[in-house]
Amino acid sequence: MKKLTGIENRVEELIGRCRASGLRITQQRLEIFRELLNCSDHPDAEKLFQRLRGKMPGLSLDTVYRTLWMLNDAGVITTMGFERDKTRFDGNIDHHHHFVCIKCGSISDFYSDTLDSLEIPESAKKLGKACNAHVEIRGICNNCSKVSDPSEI
Amino acid sequence: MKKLTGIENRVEELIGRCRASGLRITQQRLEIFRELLNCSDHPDAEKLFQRLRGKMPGLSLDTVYRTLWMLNDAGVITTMGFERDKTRFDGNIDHHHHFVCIKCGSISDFYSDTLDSLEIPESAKKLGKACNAHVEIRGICNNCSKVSDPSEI
DNA sequence: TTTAATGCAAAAGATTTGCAACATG
DNA sequence: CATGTTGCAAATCTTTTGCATTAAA
Repeated sequence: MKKLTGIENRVEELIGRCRASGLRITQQRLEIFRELLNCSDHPDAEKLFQRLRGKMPGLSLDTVYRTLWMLNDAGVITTMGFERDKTRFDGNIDHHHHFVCIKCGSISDFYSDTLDSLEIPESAKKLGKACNAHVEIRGICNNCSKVSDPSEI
Repeated sequence: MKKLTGIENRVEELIGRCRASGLRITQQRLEIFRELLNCSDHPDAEKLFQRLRGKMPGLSLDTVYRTLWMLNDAGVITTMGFERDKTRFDGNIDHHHHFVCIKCGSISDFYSDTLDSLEIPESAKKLGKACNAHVEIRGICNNCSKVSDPSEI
């Protein structure tokens, strides 16, 4: 678990990935990435933008958006929730878990007695009173494994 | 786990909750609720709206939004992801899990070797190839337990 | 009849895009 | 210097809101 990967190692990794795929290493990309690595509150683009303005007066919000998705696509950061998506609703109130397809965005419920009765670890109890816990699995759904372009479905 | 609560039981429950809190039981609320209960794909408001138009020609999208949030507030449905929120980014790529405060929306990381090594159940393996699994705990964070109005923080 | 809920249109937010200027490789 | 990236402004898309009308209770 927790590896506490050093910030500069992470930056090196980013630089490597940019070189590998012909992306340019710009001041903005480095600063936005470093800023996010310093956050522990999972900020949205706007919040990150506010924090960076002091350091980088010329910075624009759309660059923050573009850069964050670029970092996400490069695999050096992730997003919370379900990629570029609007709010989605769930009519199922039985205790269940989710399989989220990272290609087509489909979400399927699954059930598991074992996962239903997960014990909340101490590290989580320290953060507050837990109401419920569920497991989110990300992967490639059967449909997307079959076809090359998921949008064909 | 899986209780397969019958749709009409769920509708009865909704009606009970409306009565209890002085909310009116309208055709729209019943139909939107029933439609969502019939979906297994966790639709967004727009998709639900499209599906309902045939049945209810006069229906408007804003009513769908209002109703869904009302159902959510009444506790008879839930949302995916993080309530009414924009996309949030996560610079932490070590294997970790999330504690989401349902009052103030703060998200904290926590670590657990046990949760890191959860076994994917058969029911999930059937759905596709899993890349990773993480646990999302919803609850009330320590800050919100302390104060009556979380926005004061 | 009283008042909450709806539908419409308009507003507000969030995110993306076209394009000329700029900076990186 | 060739071209990917930026900043700006405008466009787009999603979600919310004000208000007159309608319909539950």
